[in-house]
Amino acid sequence: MKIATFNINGIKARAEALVDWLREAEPDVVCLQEIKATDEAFPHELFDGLGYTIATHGQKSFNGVAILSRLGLEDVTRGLPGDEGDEQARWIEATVVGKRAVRICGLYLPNGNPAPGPKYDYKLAWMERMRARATALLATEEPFVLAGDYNVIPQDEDAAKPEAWREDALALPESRAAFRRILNLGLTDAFRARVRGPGHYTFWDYQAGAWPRNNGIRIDHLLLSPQAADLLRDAGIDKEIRRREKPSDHVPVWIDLDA
DNA sequence: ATGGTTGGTGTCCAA
Repeated sequence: MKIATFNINGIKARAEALVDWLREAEPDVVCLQEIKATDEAFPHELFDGLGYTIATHGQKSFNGVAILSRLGLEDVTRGLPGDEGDEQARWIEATVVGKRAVRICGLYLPNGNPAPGPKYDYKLAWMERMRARATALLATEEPFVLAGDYNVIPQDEDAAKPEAWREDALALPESRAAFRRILNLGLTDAFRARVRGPGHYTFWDYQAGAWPRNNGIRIDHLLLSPQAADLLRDAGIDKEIRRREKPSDHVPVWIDLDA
């Protein structure tokens, strides 16, 4: 089962590029972030004939997540538990059944800038709610995947210029500690289980020639439950699509599970 | 320190 995460930065602006990538990469499951569209505005018709079932949790203008699956979607739920007043569309779950059933959680973790401030407080509180949800899922002892844009640079080796991110919400010690608290529940960073060392990025800013300078950061992650980690066969980053016309500022990250 | 770019349905905000 090939599972990918891709911050698409606007589904309406990127639908054609997404279809091209789906045809090439042939993922079974894709978690999308920043669709920047309501459920009604998602261009389902552009994906007809590709064989994907689509579940969205959209919002006008900002945020918005979706899951695409060519193995079907069961028990879809929307929203991260823990704050009934939270209006931001950043979390969606579904179960996908291949050889095994895998619970897929697609997430768009808050950016948190500027820090300190209310946006940073929201980010840290959201991460604590995510930790609680992961804890509940671990109790099921079933395979699950937390896939998305985490807006966290886990370590200095995950940035081309770590010093440029010192004061940024993506790399502040509290952000890294909150990420580690989730990881330390017993989850596995799938990419890091397969590839070690610096120089592996998933995001390059549109500004200041970040892409031609390879000034990137690794902020899109797939965390695996112990039962999912046992099934991990491979992981990778589809870096090359960043050089295409009108790309997203993120690229897809994928895993292959024996499931 | 600053500036640079993109998408949305915007006369600026979020990233």
